[in-house]
Amino acid sequence: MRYAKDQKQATRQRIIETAGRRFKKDGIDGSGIATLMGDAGLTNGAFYAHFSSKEDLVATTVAEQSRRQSDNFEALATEPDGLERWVRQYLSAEHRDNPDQGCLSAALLDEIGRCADVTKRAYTDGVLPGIDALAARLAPNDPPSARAKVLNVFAMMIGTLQLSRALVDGALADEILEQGIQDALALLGEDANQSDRQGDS
Amino acid sequence: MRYAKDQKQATRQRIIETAGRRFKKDGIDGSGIATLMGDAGLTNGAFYAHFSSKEDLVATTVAEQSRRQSDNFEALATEPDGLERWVRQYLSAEHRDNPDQGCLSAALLDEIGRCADVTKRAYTDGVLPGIDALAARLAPNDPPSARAKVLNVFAMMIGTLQLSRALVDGALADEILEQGIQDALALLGEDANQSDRQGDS
DNA sequence: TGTACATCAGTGAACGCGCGTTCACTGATGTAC
DNA sequence: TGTACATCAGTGAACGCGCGTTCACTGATGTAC
Repeated sequence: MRYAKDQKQATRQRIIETAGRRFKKDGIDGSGIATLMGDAGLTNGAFYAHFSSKEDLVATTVAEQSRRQSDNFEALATEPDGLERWVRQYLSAEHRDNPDQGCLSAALLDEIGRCADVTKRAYTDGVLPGIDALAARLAPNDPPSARAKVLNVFAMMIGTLQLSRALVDGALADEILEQGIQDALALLGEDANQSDRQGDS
Repeated sequence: MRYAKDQKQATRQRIIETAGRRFKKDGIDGSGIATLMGDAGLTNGAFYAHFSSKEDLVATTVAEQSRRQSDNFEALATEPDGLERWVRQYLSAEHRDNPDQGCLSAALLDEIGRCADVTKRAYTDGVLPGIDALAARLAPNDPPSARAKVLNVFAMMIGTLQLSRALVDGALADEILEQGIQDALALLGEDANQSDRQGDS
């Protein structure tokens, strides 16, 4: 069969979307090509017309997911109460309970740290623009110094969501989300007042 | 061959130690039984004399690693400057660059969140005593309310280490470790003064 | 306008390999006499 | 004290299966005439 002009590009995008959900749900190592292509409504053989290897798909998917997250961060950075909405959405029970629709970093960050350099570079390049946008919002006169701060608030939210997913004590899992919101807002609010707080003692 | 009385128990322990290092280095899904047993100086067939399945080994290893971390936390909680030493050791470049000898949570937390319930329970039961010990140190008159706080500081350190491992920008990776130390100490110091800070707005 | 052909996205069987798991066997040692 | 035997931790080949990857093939559509 032959398809419309943009059909191949659309199929490629569909595979990337499917991979994003599958990887976040089952892990990268836990997602096989054949079942993943099945999820996308295709057979295994079509895969290599779109990607040179699984690693290629992984790097592409990580780039896509982290770029999309950056776009979301940039949008939030321009809205009133954007930082607070970011924190509250991120540390919600709904986000915790739906990793396949959620944040790439919360779902896969430790696995990304073990990936090939091409994938780690895709992650770094994808995630930093959004971080910088939030940093610019937080400290308009000195964004570079706010970058590490925003990254640490982000790190706290990532770790909190991962913990909330790993703990079988449901009440405690809820409690750390709530406490995480408090701490994240405190860290961000604090920094909104004093722009630079570097030290090394 | 027949061995000394405690030989089998010692072998079992050796497999668990080897699995701890392998899992943290290559991930759980990335560690096969045959090569893992090879690392332990054995052949694949011996595995099922010690464990009923890979999942059994995973749960046992997670229990062992998190219990050991709890012991370490409890020791630090009794020492002067224990909290600060904990933070500085955890967020060091040496820890980042040697995941196989480092913290289970930093290496595998998102993968643990995808594991079977028996493994998540092993993690929960293993890690909470150490958290409680630190919470008792932080707020001797009201440990329960400090637990979520300590868990969030822990979460921040986990996320920061994972980020530091995933970012290919070395200077930035170092910077967030330093910033993480500042923020962790600030969060802990703050709470040492005011014991209870719950809120829900 | 109607027909023949070239294109090429997608099919599905097959490849070697490592996975988790099973099992008949080995052989050094503790024990019985 | 010396020998025969039972024990059992560990061996290594084999199992079916899913992995990532390859490739000869299909067949609907755009294009040439």
